[in-house]
Amino acid sequence: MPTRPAPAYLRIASQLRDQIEGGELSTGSALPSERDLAESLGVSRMTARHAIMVLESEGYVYRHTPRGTFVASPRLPMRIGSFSDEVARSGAEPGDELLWAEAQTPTQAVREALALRGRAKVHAMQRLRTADGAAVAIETTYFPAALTPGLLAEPLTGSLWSLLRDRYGVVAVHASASLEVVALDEVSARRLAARLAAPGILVTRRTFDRDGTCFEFARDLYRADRVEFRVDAQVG
Amino acid sequence: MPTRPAPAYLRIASQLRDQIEGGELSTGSALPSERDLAESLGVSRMTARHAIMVLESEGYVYRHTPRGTFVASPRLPMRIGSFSDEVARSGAEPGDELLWAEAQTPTQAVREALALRGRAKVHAMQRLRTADGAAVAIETTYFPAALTPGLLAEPLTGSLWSLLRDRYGVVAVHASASLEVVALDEVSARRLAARLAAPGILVTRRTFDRDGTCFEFARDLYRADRVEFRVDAQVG
DNA sequence: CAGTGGTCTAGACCACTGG
DNA sequence: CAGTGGTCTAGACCACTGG
Repeated sequence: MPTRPAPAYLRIASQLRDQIEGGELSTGSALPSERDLAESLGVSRMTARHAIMVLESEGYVYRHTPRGTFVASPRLPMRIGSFSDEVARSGAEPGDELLWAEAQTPTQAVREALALRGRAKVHAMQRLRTADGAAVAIETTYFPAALTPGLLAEPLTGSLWSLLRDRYGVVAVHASASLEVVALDEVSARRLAARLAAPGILVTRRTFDRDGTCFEFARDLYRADRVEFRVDAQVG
Repeated sequence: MPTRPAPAYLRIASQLRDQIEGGELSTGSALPSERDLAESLGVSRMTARHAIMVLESEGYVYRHTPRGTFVASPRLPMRIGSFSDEVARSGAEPGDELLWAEAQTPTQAVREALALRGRAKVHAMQRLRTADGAAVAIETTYFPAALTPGLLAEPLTGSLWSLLRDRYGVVAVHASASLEVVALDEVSARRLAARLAAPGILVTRRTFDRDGTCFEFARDLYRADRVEFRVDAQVG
């Protein structure tokens, strides 16, 4: 039973993948442009482009429009926990950039997650999280305002769990999370320097204090090609 | 600051997404063909196709080549645990199809995961896991042969954990897993009835007995558009 | 201003499915 | 055998970046 030959775009993707894994194309180096690749292989630009899009979806390369396409770094192993700690554990330098921070009237989803009652407010903030300067995730976090007076006046950089522990005596001991793969929308893709509709991992999570109180609700949107998640679970 | 209009393929994707979320296009119903969509909207087929590929990567629709494109079901909420139990918890019917089962000399990765010594063999098997008849995951599982004599002669259907408990007294109490997003290769994509290079979630996991012995190593490859994962973690 | 990727056109041929 | 999605061509114009 003769198998049909693989389509051209997959053969080209395999060639490039081998060159990346073999070290001929090293981290950060530029791939040939779509036009050059097409010409040198005798295919149309759309076919060369298709091959590169496969590698992009696999996380091997990333676009830096309109400068070119470059070989990506290997993935960061992450656990559900402190972003700063997890990145540092991999030997990379964690970083963050505050996008916004404000007091809000919570939406229904946030109210329920934090078990808020009456007219309780929340302190909300969004940060871009980086590793060695590269965008990894957009983190949107909500804390009960009653539990965190004056939080918005603090420097919201680094580990928020450390800040909450030192400032308010709130200690994170347990987290509950949901992970799903989504396509990045226009705004998120731009912030993460990713391609529109590239795969992202949306982590929706709640963090609990020693006494079982949920003190944090967060939605973290990761570039799927930059991380892998490690989890432990009691089963049976 | 006037913003540029969104590209045509994104506007078309949004239109279709709204129709799906609004119920005008219900689960299982067919989308217009790429050619029909292109003609009715006055764009080229490649542009209509691009829009549908966005929805496919978001999990809203799936292809059933060459029959057409159809509206997908909502995602299954999964935890690290028994596939059968998790699917049943959602009210769907779990199913499986045995792809192969055999005794093997373990690879280095399997040997290390199961902490095997000397010339210890493993019982290996691969199953397609389904929910209401739809392919959800390909599960490749390894058990120490010494722990599971005669396993390959058993009917390898349903929950393997139940089988191991009843037959060998091995009880799953803890699991450790890694989740990463990958692109589906040709074989996996075909088995999962997914598009080549569509996003998959590779779950690499180890399961432990009451006494802390690792008795199972598995690689589960999920269609990313069919599931979401829920996890709990001790942190700090 | 040269070169990049992003988008788009208007075609073509293919394998495969179901009626 | 009609119709589908899968692949591919050979072009085009665009916004944007860096030198």
